[in-house]
Amino acid sequence: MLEAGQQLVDASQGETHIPRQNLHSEVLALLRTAIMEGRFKPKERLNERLLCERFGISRTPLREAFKVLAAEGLLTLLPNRGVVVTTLSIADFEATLSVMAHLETMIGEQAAINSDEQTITKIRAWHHQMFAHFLRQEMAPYFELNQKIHIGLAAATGNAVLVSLYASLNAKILRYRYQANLQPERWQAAVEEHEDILSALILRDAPRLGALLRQHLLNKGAAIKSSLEEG
Amino acid sequence: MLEAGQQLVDASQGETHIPRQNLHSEVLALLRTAIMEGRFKPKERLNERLLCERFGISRTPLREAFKVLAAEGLLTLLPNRGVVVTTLSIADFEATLSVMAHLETMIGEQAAINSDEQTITKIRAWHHQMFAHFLRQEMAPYFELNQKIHIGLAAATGNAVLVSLYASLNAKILRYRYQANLQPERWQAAVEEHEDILSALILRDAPRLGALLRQHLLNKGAAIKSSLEEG
DNA sequence: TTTGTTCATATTGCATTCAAAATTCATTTC
DNA sequence: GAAATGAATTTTGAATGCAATATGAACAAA
Repeated sequence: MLEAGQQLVDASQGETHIPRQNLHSEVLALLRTAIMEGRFKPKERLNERLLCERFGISRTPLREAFKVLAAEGLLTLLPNRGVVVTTLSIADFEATLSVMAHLETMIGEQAAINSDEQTITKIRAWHHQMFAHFLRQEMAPYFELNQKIHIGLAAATGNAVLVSLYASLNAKILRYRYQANLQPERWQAAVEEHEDILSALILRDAPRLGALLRQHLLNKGAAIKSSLEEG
Repeated sequence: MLEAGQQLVDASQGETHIPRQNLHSEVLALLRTAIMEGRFKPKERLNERLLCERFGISRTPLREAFKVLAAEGLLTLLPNRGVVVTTLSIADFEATLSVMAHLETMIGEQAAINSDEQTITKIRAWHHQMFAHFLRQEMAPYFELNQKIHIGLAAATGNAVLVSLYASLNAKILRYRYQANLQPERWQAAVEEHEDILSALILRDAPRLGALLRQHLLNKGAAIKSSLEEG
């Protein structure tokens, strides 16, 4: 069964209604996370009936979620033959990486300029927490904080469109990371890159932060790609 | 009523299935175009029952299309109260424009390098057709060719992700152009910008094409914004 | 006039039903 | 034994039905 009532009221906007979530969006979020975390693997077929039983819902909201995830590029609809988790071709993967590299540059340059002090403090705190998890070699919480930092940097630009675009593209490639096993030396290097990123943010060095984020992404992408080609 | 049988068989790929489109995606495309062309205006509420009758379909595929368009940012779902055409705040508009400016730069730089000769020939032909429509002050076909050129340039990069992202962001702001009445002097200027764009493409001057496309977009955005603020 | 209450109507969210298509599998044919 | 055929089953796509929610009109009280 789906847990109701976990949605919090977002009172940030004055006129907004109380966000009584509907089933469709809850299932959507659930599936999106499952795909991103690799619990549904690329090429895997999703069975409507089984998922309906699992979630305790009918086919209608599930199918609505399928359509949205297909539009996001996480699922592929096969007419009359169901849905499968989208498989990125190498070309797709590289195309996505190439666009993201530009977005990362944009994020770095604008975050360095537009971040307020509290945001920087927050990101610094996340960084140190993440570092602690690295020292203890705790992969899952490390990933989680890593994500927080990157989304936090995107948010620090103050550009909501940039955030959602970044998150959406990130989802498409990030799920491959759960398949790719992170090599120890790459992990070490990533942490060092994060040290530089943090210091560029604190110094508000816009060109440098942009370049660092860009390179960090490209390195991560290369690591995932090589790991996938081996596996 | 929906016209059946207007979908053509795309036999370009050997193994592909016959694309017997399902209702949901036909309605989706139909609605998307209608919103983009401003036939549904921002803030306008879409009535399920009326649209069902108009299209001669049931609520299920229509609602699926609604969900996808909401994910694309063209519609806004009001829980239990239906859907309305999304209204971009000034902040949203500028955020979108800012991201698109970066994408345009990327498109220009990569299209200059990656275009093949046929593509350049094709874009040149579109340009001259478009120019003819400008001389005759034929707005609608001018817009259509203008769109073709911009999407064509994005496609010339060879990056499919970039194309779809560009198209999606473009949809969000382009629909305001149908509200904004194009000023004669802006139209004149836009055509001149297109002359420069074409020549930079032919010369394969990557930095210049990137800069020109970027500035062209920003000019277009500024024109739409000022026109909206007046209206 | 404004504010509050009640009830009828319309609309939405989800479940269910029905028909069309694909898949499976036993059977036949070569 | 492999390929081909066709009926039974499963799965999908779309329509319909039903309960919950929102809207709006009518009316009463301040």
